[in-house]
Amino acid sequence: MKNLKTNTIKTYKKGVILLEQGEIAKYGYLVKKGCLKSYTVDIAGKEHILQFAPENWMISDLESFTNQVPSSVSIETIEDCEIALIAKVDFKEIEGLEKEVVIDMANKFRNNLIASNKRILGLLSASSEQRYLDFTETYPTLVQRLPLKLIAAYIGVTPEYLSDIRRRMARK
Amino acid sequence: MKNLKTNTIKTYKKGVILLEQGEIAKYGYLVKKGCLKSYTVDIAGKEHILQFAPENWMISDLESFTNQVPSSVSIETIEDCEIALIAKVDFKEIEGLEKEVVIDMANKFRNNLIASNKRILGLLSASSEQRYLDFTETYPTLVQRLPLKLIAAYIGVTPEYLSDIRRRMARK
DNA sequence: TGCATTTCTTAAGGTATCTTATTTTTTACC
DNA sequence: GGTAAAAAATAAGATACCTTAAGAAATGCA
Repeated sequence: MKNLKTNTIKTYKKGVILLEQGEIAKYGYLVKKGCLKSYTVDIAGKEHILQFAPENWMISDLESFTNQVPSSVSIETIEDCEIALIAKVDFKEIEGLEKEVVIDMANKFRNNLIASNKRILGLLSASSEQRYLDFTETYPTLVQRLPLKLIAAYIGVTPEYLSDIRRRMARK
Repeated sequence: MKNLKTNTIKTYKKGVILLEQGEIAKYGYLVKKGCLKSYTVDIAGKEHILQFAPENWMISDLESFTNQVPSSVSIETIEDCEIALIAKVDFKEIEGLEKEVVIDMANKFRNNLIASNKRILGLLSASSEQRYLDFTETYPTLVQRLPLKLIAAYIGVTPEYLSDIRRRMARK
């Protein structure tokens, strides 16, 4: 997003938790290098991934970042990373921002919303094999780059089952 | 949304399709009375519901409405309705809108995005019984008002299975 | 280079959810 | 108010996906 205050770029090793579920998000994270994930862990200890953020993506817990409520996701580096921290926006002060900034935000939210709604329809209507195919088409570079188990946690199957899916697909 | 051009209120019987999957959305629909749904129908003929829009909700295919691309959902009345039609916005002209309108849009997109992301995490992590419980808590009035099979199409189970879920819950 | 750790694969058995079919209940309408 | 149509309930059998467990492969690191 243009014109949001950004601080210095920070470097993190793989596996560092930048935001913990339940905390208030102090920053948004703009990925310069590497990749982040936002995710929850359920009572059974299983991880479910809401979003991946490779280079040039911005990630945060939107509700926590803008409304100062507890975050519903954790955010963690899944590769060594360089990250630009973006200062928290209090949305009650959105009127004070420049019009151009607000337009950028509206466009970004809108595009994200369109993408999220497509994902919902996919989860409702597509088989897990189809969801995996959709993932490979939508994020071809991430398929190469990410471990199978993270992709499984994103499309909503167990790693074992995704392994089966891949094997069955290879047979054809 | 404030300050968007709205035309006259129109009346529709239950079961009328206002927007067909594949068409370009000419309008947004602001529900004054009744309820709409946005949905897709898969190759097997099964319906999957993205959104319900009861009184005071606005519904459309956002991407089609703003970018003039084919709609990925259909929109249909599920009760007799009174609807305010909202003229199409070309998002390339967002700069021409008043700042206050842009702020309203940003806030609306943002709130919708937060809700959609919560739904994604629910679909990834919760059992269908839990998703049904969440639905009853989030939309208590809709549970009374909507037929079971539409709720089933929203939470992602067959009507037969939702019927089972209700029976099992009643036994306790 | 080698060992430890993590990731991936494979397979067997289990469970949640679906499919199909039938019956009952509710709703719409002449 | 009665009948047709739609919705919901019920049940049996099928299947997609999960769980557990074990071994193989890949990765990280001393």
